[in-house]
Amino acid sequence: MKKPVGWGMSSDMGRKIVCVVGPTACGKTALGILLAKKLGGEVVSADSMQIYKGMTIGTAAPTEEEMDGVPHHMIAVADPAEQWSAARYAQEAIPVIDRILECGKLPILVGGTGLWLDAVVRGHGFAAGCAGGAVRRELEERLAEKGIASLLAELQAVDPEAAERLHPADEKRILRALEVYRETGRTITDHNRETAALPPRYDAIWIGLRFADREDMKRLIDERVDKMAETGLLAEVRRLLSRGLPRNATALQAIGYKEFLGVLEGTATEAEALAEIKLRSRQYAKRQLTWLRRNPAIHWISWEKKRDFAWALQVSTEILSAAGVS
RNA sequence: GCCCAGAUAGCUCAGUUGGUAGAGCAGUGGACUGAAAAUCCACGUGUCGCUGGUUCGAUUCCGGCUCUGGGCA
Repeated sequence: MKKPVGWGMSSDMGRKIVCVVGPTACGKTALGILLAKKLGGEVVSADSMQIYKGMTIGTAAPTEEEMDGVPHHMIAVADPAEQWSAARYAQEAIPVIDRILECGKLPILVGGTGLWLDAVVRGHGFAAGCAGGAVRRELEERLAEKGIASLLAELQAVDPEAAERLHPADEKRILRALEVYRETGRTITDHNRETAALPPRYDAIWIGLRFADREDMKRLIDERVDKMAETGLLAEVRRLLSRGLPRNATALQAIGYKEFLGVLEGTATEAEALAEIKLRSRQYAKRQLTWLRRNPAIHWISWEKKRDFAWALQVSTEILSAAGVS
């Protein structure tokens, strides 16, 4: 039997961190802050959209008031016109976490972007190559002209294992696999195998928040989306655009933003956009759960009907103290 | 009240020249290693509105009824 590797139990037992994870609207932000206050920690966000400046409302990023004096990192640090990748995030977040540890404080990683979380906690590195690079551009052009079959055929020749593993419709990953080969001269299969064998970077204690009943999660998502609209999401989108943010920016792929962009452009009514945002949020939450479910190290806390943070704080404190964090 | 058109999967609809039916969306599950709030994959039995009739056989044809649009009064 294969022992699960890569999500905890680092050989370096001095580098303990806490990860608060879960699908959207399950209370990660609030619990993270409560834990930080109780344990003398600092919050490091692992959220692929809260990273951008000027996107507080639609990403439900904590306000100054909600932070309640707890230091937060990796929120609103990126220009929304830029594209931050998981690799870029890990590169910046790891030194931040290390500094918190050096100060003798507890890093609390809070976020819903599974790949970003894993990029930091597990020891993995990413192979070279990036959006906007020459190789990427060339491959994208070829994809547009000749179609995916052409790229897949080339991948088949250099990295048959990846060609076999990837679904023929998965353009994004086929392209990336080829890019890695072109950029590094090594296959992504080799790279992944090698990097997956590395030990975890931190000794992480995972706490997951979720609703026992999906209907309750849906209700909360709906409420939260309505609240976003009431507190000025439309104005937030307008503000981003007025600062010259291109419509195809990665930041505008965020749920809530892309839909309200349509409202501003007159292709949808606000009511239609809100319904769409609720739907997309629900589907996103489901994908987050799928990602998280395969991590056996997560200690799940399940809400019955509604969120009770005093209780969750109590439960998670017990989990952490059993793991040697107090 | 009369005329016309509908009534089929949770929703929008297609279809069966009579042999009990299938798409999209939703939903569920899964994948994921430099876009990840992105991207990709798998999964489709439902009194074919109700009720009579014709028929070996009706969701399909015919009659009646109910409901929903639209039109005429």
